[in-house]
Amino acid sequence: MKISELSRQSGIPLPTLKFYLREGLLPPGTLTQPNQADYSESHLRRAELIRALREVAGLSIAKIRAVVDALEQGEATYEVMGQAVDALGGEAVSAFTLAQAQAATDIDTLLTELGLPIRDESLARHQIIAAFATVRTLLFPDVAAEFLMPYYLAAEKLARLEKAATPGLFELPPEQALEKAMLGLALFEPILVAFRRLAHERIVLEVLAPEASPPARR
Amino acid sequence: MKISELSRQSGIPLPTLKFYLREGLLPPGTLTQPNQADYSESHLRRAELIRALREVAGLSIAKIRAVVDALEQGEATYEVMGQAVDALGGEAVSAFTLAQAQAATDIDTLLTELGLPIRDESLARHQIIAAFATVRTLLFPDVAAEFLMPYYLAAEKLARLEKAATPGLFELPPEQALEKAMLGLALFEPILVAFRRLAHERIVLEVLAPEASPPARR
DNA sequence: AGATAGTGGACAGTGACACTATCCGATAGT
DNA sequence: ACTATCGGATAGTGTCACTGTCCACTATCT
Repeated sequence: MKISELSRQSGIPLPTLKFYLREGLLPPGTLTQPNQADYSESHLRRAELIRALREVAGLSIAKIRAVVDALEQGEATYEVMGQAVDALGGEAVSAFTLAQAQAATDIDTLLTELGLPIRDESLARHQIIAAFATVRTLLFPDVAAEFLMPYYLAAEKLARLEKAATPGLFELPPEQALEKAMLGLALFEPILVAFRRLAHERIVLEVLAPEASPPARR
Repeated sequence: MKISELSRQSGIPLPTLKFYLREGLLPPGTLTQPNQADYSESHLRRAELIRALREVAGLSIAKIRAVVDALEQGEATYEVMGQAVDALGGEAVSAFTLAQAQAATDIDTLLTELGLPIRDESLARHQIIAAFATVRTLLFPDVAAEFLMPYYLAAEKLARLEKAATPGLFELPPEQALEKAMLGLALFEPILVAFRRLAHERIVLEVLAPEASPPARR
């Protein structure tokens, strides 16, 4: 398949495909002539993966590159997941404030109880620390560390529901299994986030009008 | 308090404060002289709110403006929440693909069962539709609509835990209550997202080494 | 065989975004 | 009096994710 065909099937503009090739998100096609290349089904799948990560999950090009690089090198599953989880994550915090140091202690205690490794470079950990510290300083100084464990467990429940919704994922050939695992990680996130917002809307509704049906919105 | 003092207390660079003033995120101070203005505690709180929404929650200036505008006009709580939930959300989808139309039906059924209004402009709804449709087309064509309700309920569980962690929020003066509700909505999100990623890491660990302790990561 | 559309590759240009920098004439503090 | 700081306005910066244009060459149709 030529690049125009790839563009047609994926719905991605041709100049954008060229851009993805330049950026190394999409592996180059196999050259049949000095200026003719051939693209396969796996290029199409990759292109769709890139598009989904970009448009639906909202990842930056740099993060997508980190994800596909992790996929590419065919490392052990757990390694790739770690890379990828980091790729999806936020920014690293350079210097810890006092509140952040306190939050870090609380988070690391939790991670230890869960049997998860504490990696200094884990972006997920940094993100939690930054956000939890801000919760304490700006929102509610008395939020106890005991809040974290049940909250984590509720999040794990969600992850297990996602896993149950995509059975047989680990029976696929490794390359595709990883691709799909990444997709799942990235695609369910916006659903979860939006559901949580709807839930808050619903809870506010309850507080305001405990037994009324929800009012129509302007 | 003058602007330099506001800058010092909030830790926000002075030119950035000026930028926020220009953009209307921060209300202007009260002029004591044609070129001297006075800023209050509420300006400080607002500045910190802006910073938290920007840095921790990762909102764009435009979305933050939507949030503070909703706060500003002192509307009814539910209205403001709706505005704000939308402000936090993703992008609207213009034309529905076939898969998206199918997803929309499934989502709207769910919303109806929950007693939530179906608003065409709800960004949360759009986001769910786009992501769920992509899950079906790219990840797993057979994901049933029955997945959605338990998944939503798990998300609502999280929202209730958050509410429990910040007791007495609705007893505050309305202005501050709304400010804090927004903060909570925005600040717990990165925590939840990061927890979910950790949970997936943990689940993969289980699958790969059912009874081993987690390996140290490079 | 010739016309025309498409190709890979290089490189410049674009528009949105979130700040920064600089300048101004007017005050504030010492 | 004099220096620092003020508010307000305007211009400039760096990043990001494309998008456009150009080129010499190839594929395909007639």
